[in-house]
Amino acid sequence: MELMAVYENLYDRFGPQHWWPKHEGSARPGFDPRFEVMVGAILTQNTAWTNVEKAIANLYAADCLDAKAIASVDGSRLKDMIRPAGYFNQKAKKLKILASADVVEPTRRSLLSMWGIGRETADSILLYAFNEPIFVVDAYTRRLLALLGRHDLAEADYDVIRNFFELNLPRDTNLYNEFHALIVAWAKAA
DNA sequence: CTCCAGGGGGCCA
DNA sequence: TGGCCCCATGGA
Repeated sequence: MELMAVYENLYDRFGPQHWWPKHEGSARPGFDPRFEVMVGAILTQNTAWTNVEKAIANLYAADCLDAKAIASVDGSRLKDMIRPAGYFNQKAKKLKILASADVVEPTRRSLLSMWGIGRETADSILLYAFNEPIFVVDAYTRRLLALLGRHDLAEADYDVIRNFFELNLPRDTNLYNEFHALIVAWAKAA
């Protein structure tokens, strides 16, 4: 199995996916797009992206797409704004922690040390907000590996799979960005 | 009606 | 480490 060939196959079938950071309309005027990406990465946990968009629109309408605003906003107001994204009690807590953390140059370790950020969310932040060549693994990635006959890898630990992709692909942020998004597109189409 | 979406934490053996 | 449960909304 050649991963680059798999990528090209998916790209031919589904085309560019326009995920972060170049999603049209993603970066709101006057707000740091990196913070918006971090917020989105938390809000999308086990949640359809369409619901996340509603929550982010609420935050934007209330001028709450920056760390200081989220850190100071009333907790119940924050919950109301992010309600469409589900899990609002947990996610409000996570956003409060993120907003208080003063994330400037995060490392994987520093992100993982924060309550509410696991490996997939940490890697999504590093890749899509800070343009680091980290391959994001999710349940769809495992499905793809299984379909490719790599059942061993499909059931392996998260970081084993991540290392497999990073060791068998060029170290290219844009490639990782697009590949992960294409895997999601493939899974949704299937 | 059921199922699940761009997961993570807590608990327990 | 691995299995299980909880969290919550909205679209299919």
